Amino acid sequence: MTNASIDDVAAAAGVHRSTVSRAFSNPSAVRTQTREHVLRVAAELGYATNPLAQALRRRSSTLVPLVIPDITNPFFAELARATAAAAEQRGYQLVLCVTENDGSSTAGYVTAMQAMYSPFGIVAPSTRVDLEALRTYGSGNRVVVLDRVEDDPSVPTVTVDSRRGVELAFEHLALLGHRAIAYAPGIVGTYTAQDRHEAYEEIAAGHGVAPLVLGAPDGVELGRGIVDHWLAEPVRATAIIASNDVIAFAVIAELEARGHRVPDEVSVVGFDGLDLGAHVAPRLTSVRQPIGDLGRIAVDLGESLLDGGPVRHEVLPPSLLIRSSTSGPRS
Amino acid sequence: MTNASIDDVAAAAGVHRSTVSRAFSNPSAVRTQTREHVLRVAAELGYATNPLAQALRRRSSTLVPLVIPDITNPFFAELARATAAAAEQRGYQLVLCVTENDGSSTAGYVTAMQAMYSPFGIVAPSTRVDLEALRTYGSGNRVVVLDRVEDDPSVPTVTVDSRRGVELAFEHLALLGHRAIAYAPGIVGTYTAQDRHEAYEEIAAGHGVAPLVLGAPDGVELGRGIVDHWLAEPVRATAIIASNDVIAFAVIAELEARGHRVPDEVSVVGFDGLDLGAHVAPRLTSVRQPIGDLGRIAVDLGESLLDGGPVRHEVLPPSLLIRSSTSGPRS
DNA sequence: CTGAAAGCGCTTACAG
DNA sequence: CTGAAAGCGCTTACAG
Repeated sequence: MTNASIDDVAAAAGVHRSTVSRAFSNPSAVRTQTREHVLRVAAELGYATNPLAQALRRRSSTLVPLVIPDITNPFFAELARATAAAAEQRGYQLVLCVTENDGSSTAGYVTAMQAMYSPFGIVAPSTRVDLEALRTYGSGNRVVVLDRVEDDPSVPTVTVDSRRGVELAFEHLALLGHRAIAYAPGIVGTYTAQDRHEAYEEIAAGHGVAPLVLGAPDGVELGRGIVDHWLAEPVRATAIIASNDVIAFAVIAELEARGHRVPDEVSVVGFDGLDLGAHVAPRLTSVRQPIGDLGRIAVDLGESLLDGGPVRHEVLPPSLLIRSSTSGPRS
Repeated sequence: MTNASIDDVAAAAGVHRSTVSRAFSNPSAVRTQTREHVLRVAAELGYATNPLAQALRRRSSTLVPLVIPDITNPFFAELARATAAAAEQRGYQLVLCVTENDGSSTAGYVTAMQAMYSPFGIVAPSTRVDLEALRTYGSGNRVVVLDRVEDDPSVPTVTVDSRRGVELAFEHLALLGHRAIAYAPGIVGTYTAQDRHEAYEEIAAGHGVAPLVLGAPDGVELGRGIVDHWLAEPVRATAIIASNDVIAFAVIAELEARGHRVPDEVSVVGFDGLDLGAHVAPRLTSVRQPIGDLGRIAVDLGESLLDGGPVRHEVLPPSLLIRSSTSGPRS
């Protein structure tokens, strides 16, 4: 129960509170001997500076909000972990804000950010609605976005090259001998989702294969909808590229449940490269996003925003994780 | 960019700041007409009360920390989501603190909690080390624990009845005709982990089956270690109860990778009842923990700590989610 | 019902 | 190098 305040320490050490303050926040401004004495007394009293009071007075804190749509999606969970680690290392504390796919609350978080005197915030938008909110409420604020933001080049962004990712998946499948390669989109609305989808269409066309997009009707569980669609097509795809790992899991579960073996009958490749994908059956071949880098660079961009450096738009290269959910087509 | 402070609003409204303060924090203490006027002016200025300053002055905030060991485990992710929702509904903001399985940092969070003037905190311990830290640093603090705490009845707890959960799994398997039912422990160290393990041993004995615990050696990936162990046993179990869903996934992945079909050759039941379990192949039979209730009750317990009510120890009943990873043994 | 004053725990020019 | 003073944005007894 440490209740000691700066004045308690000052009294106990026989100095003025400003000296105590300096001993902690600006050590070089106080004589070594004094500083050590103050620090010792502070330790005895179990004193720790109060970040709230500090933030209030300085009008700036080290609390950086990370806004994500759904902590339950392992991709965002891994992203949160990586970003928290990167932030911590730089002396920031990440505070996780989960919007539950409700774009509107992003605005609330941007407001909260001001109240916390955050130096900057990081948002991984669930939909473009979020981005709208950001522009409206966030102008003048320091925000970095984990996605592309086409209309406003003034906000720094980190993204993974979606096109390249889809290409990696497609070429892997083509090399295996697949010709009928379909795409399973998931939740739409972000630039990222759109990029992957468009990339698929272009790349398929480039390879001379007719694009087949396995959309699921609204309201039906994604895995089931996608597999229904797959079955209904006159020419059945021998491989499916899922727009993310969670969808790939759902598709595989549904496929297997209906007696279609993966990869024997259909190959499936995911997108994200989650650790979890190595621990499901079959182990998921997937386009790996460098999640650690994503988090680290997001923090970097935030810091360079503080320094008034140039606004950067980083695009990271994905790689392919070949595991067991893909094989050559059954001839 | 809302920078208006309480004094700005007071000036613009032609009243004293204390009146503005009351209009927001204690509306009934101010004349209706005055209040409405103040609120209108405040809205025009984009004023919002600053929670930092408020917390500092009141010496109490609505920030409640949830300490969890690993956000990357979907169980904790779902728990975080449920708890955040419950907290929000009660007017608290959950701040997620992830210890990364590093028990020592729990102490740091308890300190942080004081700095935030948190009314109470919720901790889901990764190991008993956490609980130690809690007792040492947290005495006098208001903490509720999402696990059992044997040695200190003064801290309120919510738990799921592990014994009953294992029993549900065991009986389901026994009913299916299994006699050789093994148990796959995962990370150990919490009371929960120990409870499940002990329950298994007792229940197996009670059913007249020799307990078989499939431990994995240190340093080897859990799924692989468990399956190695399973294969090495002279009498091979026809069913495995995993200590949690993530371990069940890993075991199934490893089993299938080595050509052992689930549930044809071995049945596997998980523990947690994650949504994700419904979207993997085969869909996972699992003991369902009422995660929503867990979160809601944790917040309840926190609040009743504030009211000085009696310390409660809630134990919630699990249920069984029968899906496709279990079937009768191959005869 | 409203105002004036003190103070939460800290930082930071300004003197000395 | 250290102290005294003002102030971050708010709340809450205390008067009136």
